[in-house]
Amino acid sequence: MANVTLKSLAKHLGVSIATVSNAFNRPDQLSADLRRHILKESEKLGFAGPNATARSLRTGRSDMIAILLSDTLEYSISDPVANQLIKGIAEVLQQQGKDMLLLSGSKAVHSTAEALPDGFIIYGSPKNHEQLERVIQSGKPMISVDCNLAGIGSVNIDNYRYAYDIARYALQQQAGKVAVLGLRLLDSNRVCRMQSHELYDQNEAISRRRLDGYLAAAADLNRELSAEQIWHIPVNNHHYAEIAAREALTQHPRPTLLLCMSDRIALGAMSVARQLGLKIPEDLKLVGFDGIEEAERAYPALTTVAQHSDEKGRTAARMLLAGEVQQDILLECELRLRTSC
Amino acid sequence: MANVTLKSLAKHLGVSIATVSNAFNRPDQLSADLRRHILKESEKLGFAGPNATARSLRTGRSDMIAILLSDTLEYSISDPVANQLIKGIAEVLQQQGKDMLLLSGSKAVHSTAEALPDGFIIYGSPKNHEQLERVIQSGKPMISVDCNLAGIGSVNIDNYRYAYDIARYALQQQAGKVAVLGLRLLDSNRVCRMQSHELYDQNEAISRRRLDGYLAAAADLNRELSAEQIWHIPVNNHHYAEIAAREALTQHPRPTLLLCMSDRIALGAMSVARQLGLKIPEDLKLVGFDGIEEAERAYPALTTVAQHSDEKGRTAARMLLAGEVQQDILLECELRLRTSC
DNA sequence: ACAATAATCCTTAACGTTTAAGTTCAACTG
DNA sequence: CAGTTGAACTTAAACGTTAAGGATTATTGT
Repeated sequence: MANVTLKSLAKHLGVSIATVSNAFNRPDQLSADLRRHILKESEKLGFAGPNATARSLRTGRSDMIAILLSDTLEYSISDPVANQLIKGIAEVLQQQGKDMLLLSGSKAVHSTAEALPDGFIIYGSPKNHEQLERVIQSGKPMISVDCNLAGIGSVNIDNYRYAYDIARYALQQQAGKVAVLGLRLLDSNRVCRMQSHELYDQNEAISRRRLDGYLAAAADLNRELSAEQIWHIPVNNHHYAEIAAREALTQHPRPTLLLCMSDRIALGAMSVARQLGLKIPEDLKLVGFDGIEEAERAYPALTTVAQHSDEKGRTAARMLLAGEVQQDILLECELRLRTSC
Repeated sequence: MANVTLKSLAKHLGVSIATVSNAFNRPDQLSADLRRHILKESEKLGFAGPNATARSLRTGRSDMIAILLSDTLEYSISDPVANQLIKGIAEVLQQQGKDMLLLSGSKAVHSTAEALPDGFIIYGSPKNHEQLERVIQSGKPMISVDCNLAGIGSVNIDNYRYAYDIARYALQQQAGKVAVLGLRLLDSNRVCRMQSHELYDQNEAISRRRLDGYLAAAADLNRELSAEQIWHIPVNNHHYAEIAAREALTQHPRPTLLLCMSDRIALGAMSVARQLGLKIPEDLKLVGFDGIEEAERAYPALTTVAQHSDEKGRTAARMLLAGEVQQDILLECELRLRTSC
């Protein structure tokens, strides 16, 4: 059975193409009787409605919103923070009858997926700069989340402030040696420690802000926090977190406080601590960042900063759909004081 | 700056539209010199390549594959099993230069997202039957995962067999009362117990197969497993799991073995057990199903069936792209015997 | 020198819609 | 009854591509 189109339908029904089109899109343009007839007949022929691609070409709309993810799709989808964000976005889009398209960095150049969406939400700091450039060039409405791009509205949290707050709290709870398990502070894709001169590099990445918060808190409380006690972890997963934690926790003297830049890292560190026979919080205290679900259920429960990623997603999606694409929004976070510190 | 198209470019360069098109798609159709010139000039004008929608209309391809999810997007993305599946699919698609589209059940009728994809992977048992019907009607290639649809190739695991195996193992480890924490066994959206007559309803849902495996193992070992010890949990998350676990574990006498139909349920139950002061595995043994990452890291580590969801995804994606859409594949699973039982 | 071949670029007809601008004709107005 | 209105359809021009086949030159073999 050949593909049925508006044209074939029109011929079959003895009316014009426009009328069939109107039967689907503008009920006021034809008599109710004819419309009923057309719809019934097209259903009978298994016509699922006007071809969406052609419509999109003609109208310039697709009712799709894309999320441009800075990491690979596999990673983003399993990272709890990105996951929550996507979830928040999905809620709003679904409610508004929009479809969602997930785009990850490494994409073909002239892809449909990149061209089609009516708008973009940019998450993190996309590494594929050409793609980002292309998307920005498109002139379509967009909102960035967890990054700052000139001229593009954004949704963010104050990473410096909350890192400062939780570090200060933690440092007041626990004397002794402090180590930082940091996320993507350097370019290396292996776990390593920072060099002291790197402490003075300033850049705008989220991790760097958090680190600055830690450093400021330590300075304010006259606690030592040197570069060699700051670990760089290349990927936010348990594997790398455990490598770094093992290095940090097998030093002499052993750190008694671990400032972790993500909850996943903190949970990985907890697992290592357990293997080393350390009691939390007696022998070792630690704090995380993000406020993922697992942190609450962990044993002992993890003290952390709850950043409401789903709310970030909802906010971004709402702004995009409402066309408020110039604002810069800063969402509130909350300290979650639990047993780990 | 007006939208730049092949046409405007052609006029600007003094060549035909076809030649510009060929510069992008068929290098052999024009001299290398001219091609270089065209590409350079189009870059200068900020032309991101031929409009993907138009191309898609013309060629009938979009290089996109859609995953039709049976649950809402928010849920699917945070459920570890669905998440792993998506991850596996994403890997293969990315490698093959395809884009991925996530479709969840409740969608507008004539959406671009539904019409555009070159193929579909259907996950679970979609509730939106009209949509499923529409997709099947489209005649595009498709593969189903974790469900069986007449005439459509599929990727599955043998739920009955592995449920039997793990239940048998568990029952041999532990004497005493047994309870089942089951997932979506009934239609109710509240936690409840099964009625004995419902034990004889046969249907093809995954959960039902697993339950049948449990029942068969119990019968083979002459252990009692009555309907009133089988809980129905409506959603695979900790919240509902904890409600059911609390009910089950506050009975007199208390069950000493919990057969859980998912790892999430098992982990929720572990959390309740801890709150009740029960020691695992001394006072209570439990097993899960799925083999999610958390299960391995849990304390104590969870005995479970590892179904390799990512491999399921990869397999389905590969079959789809290779056009092998008639086969029914059954993937192997593995028992992971750990400390929880 | 002449046809045959190859290289390079162009013409043209789709692909399946939407929508502004007609056309037709019956019904209403004063 | 001429004139106006409005409902119900139709016409035709886009939207931005791709791909088959044609046209124009330059290159080659004999």
